[in-house]
Amino acid sequence: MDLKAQLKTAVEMAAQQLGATVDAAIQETPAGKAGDYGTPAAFLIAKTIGGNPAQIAAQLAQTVQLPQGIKKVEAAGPFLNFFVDVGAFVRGVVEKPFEMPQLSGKVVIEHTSVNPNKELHVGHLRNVVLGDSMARIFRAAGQTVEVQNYIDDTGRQAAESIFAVNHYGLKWDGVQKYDHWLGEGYVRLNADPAKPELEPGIREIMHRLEAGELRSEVEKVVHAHLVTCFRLGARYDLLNWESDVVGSGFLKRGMDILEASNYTSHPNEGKYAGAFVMDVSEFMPGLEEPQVVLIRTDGTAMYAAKDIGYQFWKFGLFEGMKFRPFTEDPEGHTVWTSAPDGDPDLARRFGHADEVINVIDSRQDHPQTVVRSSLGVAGHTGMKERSIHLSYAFVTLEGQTISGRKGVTVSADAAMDEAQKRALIELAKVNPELSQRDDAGEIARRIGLGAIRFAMLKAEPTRKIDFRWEQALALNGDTAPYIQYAAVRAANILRKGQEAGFAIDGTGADWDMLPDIDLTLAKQVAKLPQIVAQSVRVHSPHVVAQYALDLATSFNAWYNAKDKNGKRITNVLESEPGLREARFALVARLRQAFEETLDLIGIEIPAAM
RNA sequence: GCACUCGUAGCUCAGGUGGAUAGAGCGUUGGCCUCCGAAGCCAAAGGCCACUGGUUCAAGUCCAGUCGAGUGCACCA
Repeated sequence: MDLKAQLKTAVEMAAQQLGATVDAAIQETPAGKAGDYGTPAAFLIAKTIGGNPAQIAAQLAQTVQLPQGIKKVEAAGPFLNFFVDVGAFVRGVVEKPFEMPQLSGKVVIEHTSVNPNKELHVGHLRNVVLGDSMARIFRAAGQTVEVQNYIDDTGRQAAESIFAVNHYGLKWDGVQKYDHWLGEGYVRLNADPAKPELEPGIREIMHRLEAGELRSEVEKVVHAHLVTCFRLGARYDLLNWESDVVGSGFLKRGMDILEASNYTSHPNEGKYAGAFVMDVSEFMPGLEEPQVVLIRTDGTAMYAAKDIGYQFWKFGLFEGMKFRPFTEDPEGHTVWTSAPDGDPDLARRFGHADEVINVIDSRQDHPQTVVRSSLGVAGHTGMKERSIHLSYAFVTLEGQTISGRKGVTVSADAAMDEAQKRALIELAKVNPELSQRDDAGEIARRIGLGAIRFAMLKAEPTRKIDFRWEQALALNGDTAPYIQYAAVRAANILRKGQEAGFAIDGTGADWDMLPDIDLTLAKQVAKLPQIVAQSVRVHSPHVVAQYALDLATSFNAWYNAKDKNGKRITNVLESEPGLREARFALVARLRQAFEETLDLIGIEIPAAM
């Protein structure tokens, strides 16, 4: 049990002795206030048993049993403040492994899901980075994670691109990235004044797509997309193709489940006569029109109906798709795909989620809520609660709506190229010798991609992002390079220590020599597990990104700390024996915290900067 | 019109279940490298936390309303 939990218990027991049962909040004392952790519990106690909060706090200070590692308690007005034993606390942080949340169960995370008809643009980056980071964070919190990528291979967009290739007689030169080449045909078709007359041809392609005849054409685009996503650091377990979802009968099986519900009906009169509709008013209050059409009068399905069947499948309400390996990711792990010629999932390996997270932009809020509500309509309220739409605001480009057709777009590949290029230029500027090293390109890659990923997830998902080069690829300030630099600096200290023959694992440390300033740093390091827990709770990686910044800021402040005469006071190498070893051990732990934290958001630390 | 999201420094954003003087970055001004690397640090300036009312010992945080911005509201996908 961590220190804060122990303090909470201690305070609540002391309150019990005074005759009050309270939920005591333990928080860090504000900077400049006495103590390390405090609680306003006296307010609550005063409320239940009467009396003056300040007096009650004073009483608590007398009676509370101090857990190990706390050396002093005192009342500060109505607040009760605890002082930790610096040496014991830092030693605990250094020696004990992080107590990460131990969640169980399986979460299916769907992200990317880009139309297979043109290259990814910078707006897609946000989706991929959000989903991939969530997957990493949930995995760290102990859950089984399955990342799925939905391939809409029967949609109009895919059809238009393939039609354009045939219609204009376009030939791929084998050099240009395939998805970029295909996208050019799409743009050309949509700029073609004759497009309305080409409609029959496009429809024919759509029918052939639905029949699965053009699968290999679409697979080529998907492979090209994966190149982009792999480069960004994203990894997938399974690609689900819309044609397979449809072909597996998920639509009918979903509708069969909904048929049994009291919330669905086949009206005989009114404007919905002849259709199959679902009343979602219980789950989506305040709607003007609570009836959602699932099956039209002519018997064809609405898109939402397909989505519902697919969501039901993710939760394991039925099975039936077939699977086979599709490709390997850079680490050699197999990425699977649904496929008509695949094998049945006898091991129930895919789907069967306890929680489903769909990373989809906020313009889909309404339809996603309908899908979620359908689980309630089907009577699966638990699944409805654990059906999460990770909704994020769409990305604009220099203030304009991204549109490939209008040419207002920057491809994800170009953005990554530019980011790495800028990183290399900056490297040559600040560290010329380093930029001549063989691994300069790898260093620039980690910095450039880190900068992009961080820019995409440092703010809450509800924030709109306007992609601007200077902002997204900035290398100073609230950025990945700032954090990476701190992590590299920590490694440099450790390297120097080892070169000088000192122990960096705590051997020979005299923990009691540590001053308060080192405690501040150690407290920041110790927060990581709570950060992971919070990130999981709110379903957002921005919590982790912000923490990474805090960690870097704390370390830099500690590193640069000076006394009144301007002399550095935390130089590890020059610290007295005993203190020196304690500090090396703390820096080693900090470095590890950097690695774990950045890994949670898919950012790699360069060997040097 | 209805629903959802948002309104915190000039700009871009943080501010777990309400708690002790509201924090960063960019930009502005002024300092700090005879170095465990300055992609860094310190300091200054900059805030009726959109507005009004309510709940509470305590509200940036919760509730209601107002104003403003964005998004979505087809038997489309």
